[in-house]
Formats: sequence, structure tokens, C-alpha cells
Amino acid sequence: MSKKPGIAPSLSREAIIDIAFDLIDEHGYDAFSLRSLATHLGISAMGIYTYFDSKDDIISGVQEKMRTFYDNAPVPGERWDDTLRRTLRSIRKVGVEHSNIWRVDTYGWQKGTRVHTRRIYKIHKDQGMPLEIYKPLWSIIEAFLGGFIQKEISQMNTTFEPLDPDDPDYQWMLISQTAYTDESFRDGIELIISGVRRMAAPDPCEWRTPLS
Amino acid sequence: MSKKPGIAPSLSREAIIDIAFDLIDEHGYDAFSLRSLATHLGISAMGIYTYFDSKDDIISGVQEKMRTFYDNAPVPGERWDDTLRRTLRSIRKVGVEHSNIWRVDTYGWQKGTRVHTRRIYKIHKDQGMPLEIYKPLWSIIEAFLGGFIQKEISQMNTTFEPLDPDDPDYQWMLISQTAYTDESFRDGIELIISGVRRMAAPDPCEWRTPLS
DNA sequence: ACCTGAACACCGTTCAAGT
DNA sequence: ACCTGAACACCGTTCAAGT
Repeated sequence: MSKKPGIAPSLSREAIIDIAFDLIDEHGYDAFSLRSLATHLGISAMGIYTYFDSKDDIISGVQEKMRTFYDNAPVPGERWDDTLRRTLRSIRKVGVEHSNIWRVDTYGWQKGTRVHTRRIYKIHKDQGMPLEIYKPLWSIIEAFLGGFIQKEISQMNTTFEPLDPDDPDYQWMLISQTAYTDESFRDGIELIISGVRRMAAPDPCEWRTPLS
Repeated sequence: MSKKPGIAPSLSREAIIDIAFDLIDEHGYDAFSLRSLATHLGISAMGIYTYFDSKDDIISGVQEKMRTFYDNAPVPGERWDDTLRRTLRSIRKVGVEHSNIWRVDTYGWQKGTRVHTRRIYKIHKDQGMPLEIYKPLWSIIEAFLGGFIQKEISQMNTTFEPLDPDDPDYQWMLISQTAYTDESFRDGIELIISGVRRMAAPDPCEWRTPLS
């Protein structure tokens, strides 16, 4: 790659996304601006427009980067319910660990969403899961997963005023303040899985990713 | 109420929230600013600070107003699962109808959330639902509901590129584009309810709101 | 107490200009 | 092609002043 000073790019989309990712991850989206990003890149704010069309363009890249952390590849021989346990656990972990990036407005179907969706349905299709099972499973799983992560992040970021243990409602109030845990996440997934098994009965639900 | 011109307030918190609600509801949160709100109120932008501490203060009020539309009051004689069907259906309806307000960053526990939470647990407590049942029920229900509404709004606001019906994956791709419907919402709730019934077995689950 | 206008310290983006 | 600095049209909020 011949380098002509004053012409060759000093940066790349990837390098910029890496910095943007780290900035949002650490300091939150509210503190993120093109001007502060530019300072960290060592160029002027307007130089970013050489690589990106808009701020939203950068954000899309940042969210796409986060999705590459998902453990959502097919595993030969794995049964559908273990696939669910593995992928959902991974997505929750990534979302919570990078909560500042997760919470950036995810309304609207970005390109990256489509890629992830395709990966997931291909796995289950190859496992031999019937379409009639996948259909209700998909919507409840996606809703549960997205809602759980969002609420868990809220719970993490909230400092609750201490409850009075003598209050007759103490236990009930405590539940809503500590609702999102490893245990309740697993319970939710298991409830959905066993619900699907009951729906499919008497099918033994031995849908597995092919070994070859 | 004696009216001293130049001293008596020409507005109220409620009146301002009503206008803010309508503006966000119709034109979206991105188009909402204190200056545009002030124009619609007929005062200068800085006059708003007489009634509110900050923009966030107004937003809290707007979201609190939305929650008053929830049908979440106790109904004498109603069984717990019918309570769930009724309240969840109502919240989904309100959220989707006022999607621009729903989607304004709801991370963090506002005061209004606590009020709603208290209403719900009180109903189930009075119905005689055991704490061990309410605990897992609460987290899965909240996660599913919040996630479903969020995804349904995304789906509504997305224009999908047309799919090729001859694609062997056509049916599978279609599922992810049409996942959030009346039917899948009901299916999700019924799956959760029957999961809870199985958890509680052999309890007949006849928990009902007292008649008096 | 209620409301105003000017001002402050920011935004994302456009544009003409420089190398 | 890559990058800059000035400028535009906005923000939320502060502050001194007016009634």
C-alpha cells in the first residue's frame, strides 16, 4: 500500500469504530460526541466525515461490533435447547457487560440484526426443528431476552432506597428490586423450553445440529 | 383563586405535561425541545423552568401520564391468570398506541414505575398467590412484556425489503419479520401461565381477588 | 412569583478552502 | 482523497432583569 502523505488515509472505519466503542462503553452514550471522538482520534471533528456519513453511521458500526461478541455459531451435535441456553446466556453476558452500548436506541432493524437473525434460524432449521415450533419460540425468546437484558441493566444502574424489613410487604417489594439474576434468567429459559416441549408432544424434540 | 395579573401562574404542571405528551406522541421525541414546547404553550422557553426543574422532569411527568392509562386496578373475584391477561393486554395496547412516548429512554426506575409495581404485587398478594410463585412469575412476565412491546414497535416502524417467495428460507425469514402479533402475544402469555401452573402443581391455582 | 431576552457551552452537519 | 476551520442552525440551562 503506497503511502502518499496528505492523501493516504491516516485512519480506517474499523479504527474509528474501535475508539468509538471504547468511549461509549466507558463513559456512556450521553457523553459521546463527534467532537470528543475526533479529539481521541487526533483529527478534527469534520475529518470523521471522510469515513462516515453521519453519527448514526458510526453507532451502527459500534453495535455491529458488539454483535460479533455473541456466541451464536452452530455446534455439531448440539440439541436445540442447549443451543438456546448457550446463545441466550452469551447474548445476555455481552449486553450486560457493554450496557452503555446495548442501551443506545435499538429501535429499528439494522443490517446487523438481520445477520444475527439469519444465523439463528439457520441453526434451528438445520437441526430439523419444525417451522410450527420455531414460529412461537422465536417471538417469545426474543421478547424475553431483550426485555430481560434491558431490565437487568436498569436494575444495575438503580440505587434503591433501603426497605423496611418489618414492612409486611417487605418480601414482595424486594422481589421487584432483585428480579433479574442468573437464577431468574435460567428459570425463564427453562420455562420456555419446557413449554415448547409440551407444545410439540408427543414429538421427543431430538432436533440436533448435524455432526458433519 | 384570586388572579393577580403578572403574579398568578398562567399555566400548571399538568397543562404543560398534557401539551408535551401530545407533541411527543405525534411528532416523536427527537423533534421535542423546550423551545418548541414553549412556542406551543405561548410563553418563552425559559418560563417552563418556573414549573419544572429540567427537561427530564417533564419527561418523567409525560411517562407517568401514560401509566395512568394502564388497566391495572383489582377486579373482585378475578383469578390471577385473568388478571395477567387483562393487565398485560392493556399495557401492550397503551405502549404500542403511544410508541413515541414508550420508547423514550426508560432505563432507570422512576417514581411511576414503583407505583405500578406496588399495584401489581398488591393484587397478587391479596389473591393469595404464594411468594414462591410470584417471584419467578414477576421477572419472566416483566421481561417478556417489555421486550415484546419494544420489538413490536420496532417491527411497526420498519419497512422490510420484499422477500423472494421462491427462496427456500422464505418461511423462516418471514417469521422474524412478522413475529409480533396479537396471536404471538397471547401465545407467550399462555405459555407462561401454563408453565406457572405446572410449577405450582398439585396446587389448583385458584388464587382470586377477594369479592368484598 | 412568574416570565423574559441575552448569553453560555455545547451539539451534528455543511461548505469552501487547503494539501 | 484526506483533512481543516469557520459557520449554520440548533440544543438545555443559567442569569440578571423586568412586572
